[in-house]
Formats: sequence, C-alpha cells, structure tokens
Amino acid sequence: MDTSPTPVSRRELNKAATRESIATAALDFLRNRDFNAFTVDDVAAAAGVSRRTFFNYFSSVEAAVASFTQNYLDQVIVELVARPSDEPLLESAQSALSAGGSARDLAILAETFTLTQDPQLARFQLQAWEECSLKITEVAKQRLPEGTDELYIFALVGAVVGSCKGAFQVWFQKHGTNITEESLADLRSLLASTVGLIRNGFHS
Amino acid sequence: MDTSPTPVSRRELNKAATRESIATAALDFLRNRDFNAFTVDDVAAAAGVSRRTFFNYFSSVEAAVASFTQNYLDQVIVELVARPSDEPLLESAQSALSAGGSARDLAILAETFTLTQDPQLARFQLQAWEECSLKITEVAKQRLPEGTDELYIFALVGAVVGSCKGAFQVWFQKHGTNITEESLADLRSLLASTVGLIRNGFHS
DNA sequence: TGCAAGTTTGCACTTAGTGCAAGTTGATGG
DNA sequence: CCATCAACTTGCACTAAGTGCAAACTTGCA
Repeated sequence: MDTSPTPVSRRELNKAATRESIATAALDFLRNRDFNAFTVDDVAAAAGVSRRTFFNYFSSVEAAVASFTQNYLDQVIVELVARPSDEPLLESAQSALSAGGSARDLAILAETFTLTQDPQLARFQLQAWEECSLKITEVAKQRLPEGTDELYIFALVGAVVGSCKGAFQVWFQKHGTNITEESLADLRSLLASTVGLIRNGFHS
Repeated sequence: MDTSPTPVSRRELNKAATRESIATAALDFLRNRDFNAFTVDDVAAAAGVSRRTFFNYFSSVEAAVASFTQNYLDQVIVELVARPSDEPLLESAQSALSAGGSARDLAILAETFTLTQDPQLARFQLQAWEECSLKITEVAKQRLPEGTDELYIFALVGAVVGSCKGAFQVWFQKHGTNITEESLADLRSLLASTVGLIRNGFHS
C-alpha cells in the first residue's frame, strides 16, 4: 500500500504537476483579479510555463478552471462504477455521491458557483456536468435490464444529475467553501434527500 | 388580432429582422460548411451586415445559433407563467411543454443535438437550458407555498429540466428534425411520461 | 423641418488559439 | 555511461475573435 502498484513514470508525474500548476494559477487569477483583467500569458507565466505549453494542456483559462469540477465529478463516477452491479442504480448513485471526490476539488466546485459571474466560465462548468451525464448514461445502460426504455434512462440520468446539481447549489448557499466534517455530513444528507425525491417522486 | 396590439416601432422591427438574419446565416454556415471552415466575417457578409454589427447582436457564432434554442425555451416559459397560479406546478409544466414554442425553433433545437459535435456550440446550448432553469426557479419560488424547502425547489427544477432535456434527445433520436403532427404528438407523450416519472418517482 | 436618441459601420488594437520546426528532457538497451 | 528514440516544451508566425471609439446614418417626435 505504501509503494504505488502502478509504477508511475517521471514523465507522468511531470505532466500531472504541470497540469496542476496551470490550473491552480488560473484559479488564483480568477479569484484575485477582476474577471477580464488578465491574459493567458499571465497565467502561463505564473505557472512557470510558456504560453504555448498552456495551450497544450488547456484550450482556455476557463477550461483550466473547470478541470477541478471535472476531477470531482470524475471521481464520483469512479465510485459509481465501483459499486456492485446488482445494486439498485439509485442506491449506487447515492453511495457514490456520499463517497465523493477530493475535498479540495469539492471546495473549488462550490466556489465556482460564485465565480460563475463570468459566462464563459459558466459554460465550461456546465459542460463538465454534461459530460458527467453522458458517462452516467453509459453506466446506466449497462446496469439496467436489457431493453429498458430509452426515455426512462435519459430521464432518470437527467433528473439525477440536474437535481444533484441543485443540491450542491443549496449546500453552497449554506456553507460557502467551508468544508468541515459537519458541512460534508450536511451535503451527504442533502444528496440523500434529493435521491429520495427522485426515487419516490415530487408528488407536486 | 390582425393589427398588433402593442404598436411595434420600425426600429424594433429592423432590429428583430437583423437579428433573425444573422442567426439564420450562422445556422446555414454551420449546416453546410465544415465546423471550423468559416469566419464571423463570412456570416456577417451573408447576413448583409458589417462584422461590427454582428458583434453588436451576438458575442459569437455559437451564441447566434443558440438563440433558436433560447427562443424555444423562452416561449415555453411564457406558456408556463400564463398558467393559472393555483394549478399544481408539475401540471403547469406539462401544459407549457405541450403548448411549446414555434415549430421552426423546435426543429432547430432538435437539429442542434447533432451539430453538438462542436464543443463550443454545445456549451452555448447548455447555457440556454441553464438560463431556462433559472427562470423556472423564479416561477417555482412564487408558486410554491411560502417557506418551501430550498432543496425541494432546486431539486425539482433541476430534475424537471434535466429529464425533459433527456426526453427531447430521445424524441430527436426517433424523429430527427422531421416535425409533423404525429411526431409532435409523440413529443407531447414523451414529455408527459417524463413529468409523470418526476411526479411519481423512478422507484429504481 | 430639424433636433435628439438609437443604430450601423470602419478602424485600430489587444488577445486567443494553432501549426510547425527546433530544442530539451526522460526512458531504454547496449 | 552513452547513444538513441520518443515525448514534451518552447518560440515564432499567423489567422481570427472580440472590443472601444468616433463618425455616419436612421428613426422618432415636436
């Protein structure tokens, strides 16, 4: 457990570090400067990398910032596919959401709900959720019995992802980026309630 | 009914015509050329307008194309707020969705599910749905009894919008951009089923 | 008719994003 | 340890996006 089972090459480590460094630099600029008061060159310089390398990693500053949200949601998907495949889908979803991704990524995901004054950034965040939906749809198609109605699958995934996004927003309104054991417990509770509503219906 | 009740000035008519002309030109280019084989200058020229004017109306080609989706969803919202305010929300939603917006906007909305190979366009489409969610949230807050749980509202709106988006996708997979009385009836039926699932639950 | 307010346009400028070729760095086998 | 190859980084040059500004033009209104 102490030595990583997959021997990670120095190359991969470097790439990961560079990626991280760029994303962090981008986030810092977004936090501290006015929304449009900096350029890609600034971010690249702060990350200790050439402008060209920046674009080798991300197609824009917004994409770099959205990578945190991507990471978080990807982690949730990993948890989801790790669930036993005979477990009911909504239970798997709730477990995966409770397990969650890294606390740091979650904090940044929450923070980006405010940084979303910048419409271009908002669009990239939305795309992260959309890709999450696509991946979940794949999982759902494998889990649900052969020949399940397409509408059921698409509506289910859309409803789960859409309402959970809502739950994250409500959670952030209450707790801000303040991640503690209590606030995380509250998040789990909100997500559980949400999944419950999806399962049992909103009954208008 | 023959003369418009609100006297629309020539100014407004001109602006609307220009806007329409630009959006249509943008859509045509997207249909006929390869995704990145044309520029804003091309679109502006085709619309009979200067490059600068293009940017007075839309911030990008993608925004121009997404305006059709915007229009359609805005129309649905208009239908929604027109419903009696004592009607249960989910019934209002279903009626509004059945009434729908213009058939042309709907056809284009459907079509954009394929044009979505272009990620930047996809992001603008997602933003249209997101703004739709925001507006519905406003309506929901006014309709639901004072003091309704925030989570309930956000989850409900997220679930409705997310699952209906799914329904539109399923519908488009079946019918393409072919809008007939039959296909529209099928769309209404799909949306009704979807709202039913939201109301009564997915029961995993 | 003539003035005020709203719209369009051209121009100049900064920045985003990309292809390409040359330079650097890490992995690998002798 | 070195030679070699593949992967990664960088600089350069270029196209096109997007914006501020001021001049020209349209429309509304008295």
